[in-house]
Amino acid sequence: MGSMNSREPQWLSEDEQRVWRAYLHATTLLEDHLDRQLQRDAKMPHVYFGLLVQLSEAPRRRLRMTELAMSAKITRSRLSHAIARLEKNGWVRREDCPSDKRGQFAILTDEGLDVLEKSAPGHVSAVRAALFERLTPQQQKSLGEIMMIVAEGLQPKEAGADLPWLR
Amino acid sequence: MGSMNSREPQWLSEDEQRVWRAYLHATTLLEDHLDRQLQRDAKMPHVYFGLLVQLSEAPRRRLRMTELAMSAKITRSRLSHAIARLEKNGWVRREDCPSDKRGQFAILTDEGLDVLEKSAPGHVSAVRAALFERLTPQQQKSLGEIMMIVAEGLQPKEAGADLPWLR
DNA sequence: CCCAGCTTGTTTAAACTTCAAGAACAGGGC
DNA sequence: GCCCTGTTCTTGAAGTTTAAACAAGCTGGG
Repeated sequence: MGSMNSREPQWLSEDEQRVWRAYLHATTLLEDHLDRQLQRDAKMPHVYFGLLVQLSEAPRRRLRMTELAMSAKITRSRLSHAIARLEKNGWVRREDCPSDKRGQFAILTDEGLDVLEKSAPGHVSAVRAALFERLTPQQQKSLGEIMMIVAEGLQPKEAGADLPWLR
Repeated sequence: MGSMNSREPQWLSEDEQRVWRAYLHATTLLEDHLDRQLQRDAKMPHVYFGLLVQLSEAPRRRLRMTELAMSAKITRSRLSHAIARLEKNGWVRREDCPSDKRGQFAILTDEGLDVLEKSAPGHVSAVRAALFERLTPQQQKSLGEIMMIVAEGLQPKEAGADLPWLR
């Protein structure tokens, strides 16, 4: 697409550039697509939906704020605001942690579970249609491997698991 | 990770689920990582940086607002706000389109090009370190193919190119 | 020509995210 | 106990994004 003119800043190789741009296009288009789909069908952005999913899978449908933030890969601050909003919708409620007075549980309410169950099929269809149905099984496998490698490399350090020199 | 309890909403298969979660984790971690890197080194979010890149590659370092919005995969509204901010920084300026009085060009200024050239190497390194250096050549190729397929499927329809039944 | 309908780009307000700061508690050493 | 440091979570303000509405210019059929 771009002409390789001489004032252009140092950049990736031709091949890498193609891959990188395809990545950027695909990921932004997909994120936007899912955000709109969920905003329309479930009245919340994709990230918020993910929070409800995590909670629905946790024992007793509850998680500590920090746990939830980490598994959703967002900051605690962002989570605080998000839970405040979901609480206002009646889909989540908070409860104090008995063993640590600083702690808070975010708990999925029955209404929240309801919304989740009603919107999940549509969301799953959207994910399938945009992603899985377009890829061969081999490509799906490949994508999984690649994304695990990338995620692992960016993970904020985990309980000394990556400090073998410490043992 | 989650226990497969019966109140769980309809979802993807085990394998698909692993792929999908890896995808979500990797893409959000990478986007956050690059956003922070660029916010620190270039005083702008990743998307804004992408706009400067596009402009730098366009003839005469200028693009019509709509063209730029489309190639960056963002809405015109979002672009208006973004360009307003970049203009305030002195990195972009606007100019009227002579042939269409509604039109506006966004033009990369010398200062903008400067910022771009100064921050590009660091950004490229970050992309390499997080993505390319972790993948085999085969995986890079695979990723490119997959992302092109996904992007194509979500592209807001393009000049009848995908309406073969119309010919 | 004329005007309905489309395109271009902006604007407003509300929603969301980030950043920095801070309140409250926990845990350990003295 | 008492301090020190680190953790947990929230807050407020500033910045960004979205959605809807709008002004203005273009365009083509009648």
